[in-house]
Amino acid sequence: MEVDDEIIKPKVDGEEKDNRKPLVVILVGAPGSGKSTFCDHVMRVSTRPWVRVCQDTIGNGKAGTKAQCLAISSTSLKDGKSILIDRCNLDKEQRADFIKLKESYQVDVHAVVLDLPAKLCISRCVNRTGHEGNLQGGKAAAVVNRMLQKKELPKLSEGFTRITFCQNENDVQEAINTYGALSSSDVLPSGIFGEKKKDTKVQLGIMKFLKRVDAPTKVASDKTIPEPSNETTKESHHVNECQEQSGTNTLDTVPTLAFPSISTADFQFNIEKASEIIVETVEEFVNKIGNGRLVLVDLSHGSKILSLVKSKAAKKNIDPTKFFTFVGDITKLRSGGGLHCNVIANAANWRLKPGGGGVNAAIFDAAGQDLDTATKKRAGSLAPGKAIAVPLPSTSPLFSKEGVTHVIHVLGPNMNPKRPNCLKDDYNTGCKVLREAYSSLFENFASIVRTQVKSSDHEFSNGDQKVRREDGAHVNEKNKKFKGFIEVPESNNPYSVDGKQDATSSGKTGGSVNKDWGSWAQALHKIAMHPEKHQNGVIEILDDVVVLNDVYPKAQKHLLVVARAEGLDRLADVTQEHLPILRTMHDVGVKWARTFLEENQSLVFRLGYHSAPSMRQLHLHVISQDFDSKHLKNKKHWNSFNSPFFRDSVDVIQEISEEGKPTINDDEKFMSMELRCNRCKSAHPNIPKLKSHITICKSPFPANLLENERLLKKVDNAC
DNA sequence: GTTCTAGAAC
DNA sequence: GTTCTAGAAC
Repeated sequence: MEVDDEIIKPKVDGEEKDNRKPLVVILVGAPGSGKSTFCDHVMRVSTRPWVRVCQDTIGNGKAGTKAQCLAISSTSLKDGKSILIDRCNLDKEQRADFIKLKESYQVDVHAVVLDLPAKLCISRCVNRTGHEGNLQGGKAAAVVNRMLQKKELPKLSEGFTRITFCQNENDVQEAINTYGALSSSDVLPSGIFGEKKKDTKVQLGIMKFLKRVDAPTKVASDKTIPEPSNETTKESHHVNECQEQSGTNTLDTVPTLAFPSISTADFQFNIEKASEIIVETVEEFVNKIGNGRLVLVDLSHGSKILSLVKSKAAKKNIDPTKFFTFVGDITKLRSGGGLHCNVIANAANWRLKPGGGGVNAAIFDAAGQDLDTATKKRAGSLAPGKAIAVPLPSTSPLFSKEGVTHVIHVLGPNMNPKRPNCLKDDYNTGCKVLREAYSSLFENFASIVRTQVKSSDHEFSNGDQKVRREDGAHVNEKNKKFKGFIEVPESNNPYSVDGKQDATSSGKTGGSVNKDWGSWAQALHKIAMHPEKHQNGVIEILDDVVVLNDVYPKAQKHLLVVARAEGLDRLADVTQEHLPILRTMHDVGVKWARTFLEENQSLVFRLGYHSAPSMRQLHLHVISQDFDSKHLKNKKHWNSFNSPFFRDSVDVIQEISEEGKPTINDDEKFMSMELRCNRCKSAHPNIPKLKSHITICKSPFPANLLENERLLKKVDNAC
């Protein structure tokens, strides 16, 4: 909450009573968010007469109906008492009837949103005993999750005069202080309070899960575009907003086009005219790009084009969450500015050639040879006013480092006599061509959004942004990181084939790059090389693979199918030449899964690889989806099998055959993702709670797992 | 990969 | 007080 939360003391001119107007405060929050506590605290300290209207207790101490709540509310307001509506009120419809009290009794209606992390709410519900709502124990998580999925944050347009958002316990305490200090005649300022904090310590996954609408959206829905209050922070409002939306990570599903101002640099197009055209074209397209966003990017903080565009966009009331300006290097938006833009526009030259300086040189430079090659495949030249979208190959650093999937080349009109096709001062043609260029650019982007939407719900079910093709960059990072690992002398490993590993791992000289395994990580490698010497756990020895029971199974059935090829340490080492061995591993895994299914038809199996295994030697996990095991002890155990870190064998094989290498999701963030049930996707505060939930959860598996034979179940009519 | 354990969280 | 997590050591 901000400093402007001050209570306005109305003037008291002898007739103080006239100013006494009751107030309706609608609390909004999941079970466990602290609504009842909020009421208790406010009522304990307040001098204003309050009535708490609690649906959980309204029926003689037992749960009642919404109608009863409304009846008590009316009587209390008639008596001149203010009311606290203590029920979840999570969606607009639930709140509507209480907001109507505004007209009937001429009162102000406020909302206090207890928007605390799901994890915290669940944890409180699970722990409390004897709560009035009787929502305790194991069911709590499921209920809270279900309710939060329906959550719709309140807006002023619903009829509220004031909305206070609380995202953490400090916010809640401040809101308690504010309302607790409210005497009968005090009035609070209207508007929205409690902007989302930049450093709110909420897990990213939870943020995503809460589907939080950003504070500026709320404001924008009722007011005009918020203007930055001081000159030095001109861009910061937008910068922060973007960082939060993208979370400086790849878990960002909002398709975003970053584009430079076309023609205003080297082509010397008039900036005033250009800004007009940008804003008009944006206005035309902003509603045609689905949930996509458009971002005008410029390198310099003092950019005139950005400030002109910004003020014109504000005047036109263009939604600031759909279109905004950003200061930064267009080739480093994610890594340097925390803004993930899956598509960037290039102010290209007519030959679509790299070099030449400016944005064009920077983009071609950052994207590497791949962009040049991909561009040439599409077109040899570009006419002024036209744009062409080029999908960026996964091998491009711009793809792996910045998450850019497409570059759209645009050619604007040229007003510079030193450059080709100069229009001299013909701004009639110039404006037409520039408008055409932006239209073509946005049209191309809209088309990318449409196709990406169609194919995107195949991923991890909570809607995480596809985290594809980070392999190159990450593997390199990893190698750097692990360089400090203690090298294990071959003499310590009685089963190794001396001297061969270094040469075979990647064919490079210089040793240490490949020696990134600790001594404890060699067990599988030893077994793969000499399975006959390790009979413990080994259940099948074939020419290409060894099958063994995992020593620390994380489920009722948990096998490892280990490749026997020397130098094939992990998924990152896999190339097209390994397709046969991967298929063998898969087939052997499936065979064993079917064997177990014969014994126990209730099992469900999943086959896959860890993106970054702890044990050396490529191994396929064949694991039953009950995760019923005393060895499953921590978050990493869970997330290594239940996040994008786990790569399904079928997908790995498909990716290698189609693209030559598999996607590797080895980012640490997958290990710290919140704990979610692998069936119903409900969130749980800790491992014990998750484990007790999964023993009872009977929900079907998420749709993405049911596709493409990612799960193996008992087939009734097997021929 | 696991075990151990300090200390955070409850 | 107990439970749980997370980092270091192996």
